[in-house]
Amino acid sequence: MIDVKELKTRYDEIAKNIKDRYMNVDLDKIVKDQDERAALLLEVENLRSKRNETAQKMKQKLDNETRQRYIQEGKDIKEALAEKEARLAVIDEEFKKEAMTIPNYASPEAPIGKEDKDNLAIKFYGEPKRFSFKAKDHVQLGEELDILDFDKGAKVSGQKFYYIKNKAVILQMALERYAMDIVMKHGFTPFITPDVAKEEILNGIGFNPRGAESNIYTIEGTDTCLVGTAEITLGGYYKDTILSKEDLPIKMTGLSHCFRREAGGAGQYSKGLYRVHQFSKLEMFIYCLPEESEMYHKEILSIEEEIFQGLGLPYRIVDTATGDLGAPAYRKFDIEAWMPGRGDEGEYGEVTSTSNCTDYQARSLNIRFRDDDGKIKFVHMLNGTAVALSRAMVAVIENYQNEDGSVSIPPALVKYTGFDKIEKKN
RNA sequence: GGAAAGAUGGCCGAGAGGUCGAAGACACUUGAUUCGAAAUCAAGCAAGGGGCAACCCUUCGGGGGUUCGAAUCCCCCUCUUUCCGCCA
Repeated sequence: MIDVKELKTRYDEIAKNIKDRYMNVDLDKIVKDQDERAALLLEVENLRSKRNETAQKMKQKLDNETRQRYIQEGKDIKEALAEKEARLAVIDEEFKKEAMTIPNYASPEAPIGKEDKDNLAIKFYGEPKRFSFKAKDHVQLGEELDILDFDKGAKVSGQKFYYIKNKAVILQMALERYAMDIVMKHGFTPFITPDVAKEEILNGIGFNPRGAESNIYTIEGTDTCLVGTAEITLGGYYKDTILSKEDLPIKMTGLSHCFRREAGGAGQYSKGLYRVHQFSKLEMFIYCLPEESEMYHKEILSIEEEIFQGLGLPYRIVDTATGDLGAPAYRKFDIEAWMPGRGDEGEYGEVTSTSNCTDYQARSLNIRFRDDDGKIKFVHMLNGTAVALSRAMVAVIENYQNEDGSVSIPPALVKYTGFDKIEKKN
């Protein structure tokens, strides 16, 4: 969440930011509730002060009459306090809930726009692959090579679930290990994280687990959810912690399953592995000093580029528009790899995403550090995809297809797979 | 799953209805000493909120209760440790 002390001092800025993000937040109601809460809090504090004062007086030896009088005074205060405290609790909860809905400030450099079409392409790498033959998409290739099975996935688990088979299993593991090696080389500590997290962590990271439009699976009868990304578990790792300045930056990379409800996400552009309910992903996460977060954001992006360049995949980088940012993000860069089977003759499709969430998540999760001036401040938190296996598989399979229907293994992966081609069995 | 013990500031740890926002050690900051450092000595040092300030309020795992007054007593929950059972 943002710093609610800034609600009034940066009111215009916050209002503009909400507008730029095309979000619906009733800022005036929140400010009104804040005032009401403050007034009530003052009353409560005055009563508490009186209560404490009366209790203090009871410490000394008193004659019985005075003693009884103080006890009665204390009882009266207690009654008045209980009533006001109950009202405060209601307004306080309401205010906090509302304040959580205010998005993070967006970077002044982020392009302003409503949706992903307004994202700004800032870099192109490689030439979109063109084939001398009619390119197939990964769904067709996967079926013909007997390496992906969507029908059995639907039969056993439901739509948007899938089986990975045969050499594609090894290919996915190779991608995992390949990306892990690169990320570790840059000083990230590797983790395998839980695939389940508590709702309070989801909320702190900025995900809303409840509600019809939520992308999160909640686990019935518990206060936990299936994670949609290891960002949640890596970001929750240091909840309620004061970190040492010398420990920063903390760089973590976590492999997890990712579960997403993807309600309504269907159609040509979502087919096959592109949009699924479950996939594996290696995520990068950094906790750092506020003044260093923009630098580390660029570092994460450059590692993502290193991974996709190493795979020999053409891609572009987009600077995400305000309306498409996501509430916790200050700025977000996506890598979109060329996918020859996407659309009629190939299109770019998102394969990574890296966000600088500044102190937005840290404030909700209470993750701080002690600065040189002795003050305790919020850290900045960043996340970025090292490799989302399902989408990386789409890009690899479609770009490395051959005319005979086989798929070559990117040279950088061969040492991890132990084979250099996936062919039809005879 | 059963039983027992426990959860206190950055860390360790005392505290058993009012003298406790909390002893003490460590860490840290400042000063003294030193050519400098180590060691030693002295002082400071929880967080959050409100107030120009004096100062006030909240917080001892979380929630509820008893009481004029709760870190301390009662109830519920969570987590940790140990033992037993079960198991990859």
